[in-house]
Amino acid sequence: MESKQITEALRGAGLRVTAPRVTTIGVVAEQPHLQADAIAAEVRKRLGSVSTQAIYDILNALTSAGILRRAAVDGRTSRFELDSGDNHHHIVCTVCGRLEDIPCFEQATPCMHPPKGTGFDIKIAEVLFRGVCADCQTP
Amino acid sequence: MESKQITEALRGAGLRVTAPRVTTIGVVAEQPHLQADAIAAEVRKRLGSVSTQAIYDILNALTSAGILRRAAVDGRTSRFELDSGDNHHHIVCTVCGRLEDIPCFEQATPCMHPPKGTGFDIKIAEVLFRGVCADCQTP
DNA sequence: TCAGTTTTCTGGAATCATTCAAGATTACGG
DNA sequence: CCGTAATCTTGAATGATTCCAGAAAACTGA
Repeated sequence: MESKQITEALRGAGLRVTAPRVTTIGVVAEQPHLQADAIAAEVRKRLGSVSTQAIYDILNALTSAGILRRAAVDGRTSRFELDSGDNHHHIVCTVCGRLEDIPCFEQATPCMHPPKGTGFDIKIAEVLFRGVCADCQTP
Repeated sequence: MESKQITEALRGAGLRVTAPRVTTIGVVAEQPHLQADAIAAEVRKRLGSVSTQAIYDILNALTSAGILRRAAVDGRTSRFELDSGDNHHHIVCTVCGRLEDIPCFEQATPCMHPPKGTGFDIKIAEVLFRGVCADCQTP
């Protein structure tokens, strides 16, 4: 993701363009699925000191602006990735914690077509597979 | 869920039958999707004082025994329900937080069949729909 | 370009769910 | 009914995240 695109994305969302924000988006674009503290570490490596609070503010702002997408995998931390609108899903290794993307195949995602009549106006479906990755399967 | 069934479930899992455990299972059976603190409150209402730690121990023990199922909805708390093995999914209202069950339609648990070739040995699939419930849709 | 306004960032403390640790109790097989 | 291991209690700790108040910086319009 180029700097120009990042700037446009922020402006388009009505957000001010600041170094911490641009850098955060860049980090998430390069390394998806990082947690907040890892993102903070990487942003600081590039910018110098940035407060933890700023990172959380930024992640929350970008997430509600639709620029980032939050993935809750372990129930206590959030992982972030670009919200590219491709509606992909995730698969987590229950042994090592590795997280990978799974593209959203049309056919393989009947769960994206929830039953009618629930009264809910469904916005998104999050699908999370849990299993053991190749590396962790060998004894 | 009757007391007798609860006792059998505990024994079958190799767990000792204690009042806090039996009561916890009863509470979760009657009121699915409660969080730990709400379960603690309800258990205390019925038994008198029970430590918070006991509740967490119990919830963890019952979950890993396959008696309860943990549902992570908001990324920071867990909700609990009986693990009836029916592989149902959940739908959450993004406005009021209401959580409801959705049966795994399509019968054949389609979500359990992720794409091959990932190298992962898939164990389970969690599907979470997010949307706005009927009550929250009206202006 | 510059001042005003509003958003964003800093620094420090607080919160909340959950877990750790050590000792007291209790269930259950023998 | 006893002994032992599992379970519960009490109290403190952890870790991710948020609240707060003030300082700094980014956009707006002149």
